Amino acid sequence: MPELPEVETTRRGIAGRLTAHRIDEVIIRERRLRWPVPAGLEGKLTGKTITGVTRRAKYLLMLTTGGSAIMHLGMSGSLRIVKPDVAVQKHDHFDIRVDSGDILRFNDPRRFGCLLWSAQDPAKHPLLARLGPEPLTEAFDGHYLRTNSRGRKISIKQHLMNSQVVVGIGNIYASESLFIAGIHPQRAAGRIALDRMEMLVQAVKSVLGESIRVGGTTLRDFYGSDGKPGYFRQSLRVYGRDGEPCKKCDIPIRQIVQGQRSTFYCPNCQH
DNA sequence: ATGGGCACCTGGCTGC
DNA sequence: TGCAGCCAGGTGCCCA
Repeated sequence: MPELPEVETTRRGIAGRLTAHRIDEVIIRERRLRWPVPAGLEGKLTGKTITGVTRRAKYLLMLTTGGSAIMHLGMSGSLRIVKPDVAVQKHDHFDIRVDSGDILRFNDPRRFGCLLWSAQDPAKHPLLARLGPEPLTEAFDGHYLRTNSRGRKISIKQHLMNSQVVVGIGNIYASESLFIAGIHPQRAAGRIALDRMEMLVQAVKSVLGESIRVGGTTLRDFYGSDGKPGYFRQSLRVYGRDGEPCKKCDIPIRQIVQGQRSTFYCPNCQH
């Protein structure tokens, strides 16, 4: 489920329940996540006090008085706060219980998520050290994007999804942003003028920002809260709309594959 | 350096 | 109904 807005929404949902609380117990039921949960992680976390929950790209960082846990939701992961009487379900891979009795519980059917440990500054961890700027900061602007796509022949869509260029733009919002900016997803990244790059940057910021504002557009079930992930398809302009009319020009939206991922775009509005 | 492809998994849906 | 086949919101890593 998680694109950046969903990860940020998760962070906001759990941070207040965890910060300033001591970790009383850590239970790992399944260590075989994307990378094995490090042996001894339980002992490193237990007894520490959580000083904050932050985010870098789609990684969630649980900072403690001695080291940090690095978590990622992968494609199908979710984190929620539960009380001890809530029954453990299939794919509930770990629990982190704090002194209020609240439990942070991770569920992830596909196990592409992770739980890692960083004794030092997590920003220096190999997974985080070489990440590009956050999309919602000033560091991500038209000049930046223009400069670092110079000479690049890779498609702008794949460039945008490269975490060394900019983090947090997943498959849905890559298509959505390019549609808003009127840029064809297969255009070479190095062949986009500065003013159009600026439009693209603004599109990324507005689509991500708006999505965070409403609590992660793509997450919530459309009909109600039965806990099942569904899409807020209504709010998506092109993603998942293959064959349906473009909202600007009525020409059918087209679906192609780039880097083994689906891309949706309007052949009339995007150049 | 760059770009392409694979890998890691389960589950839901489609079509025969 | 059963089942094979395909697809899915991520991303690190290996290879040419």
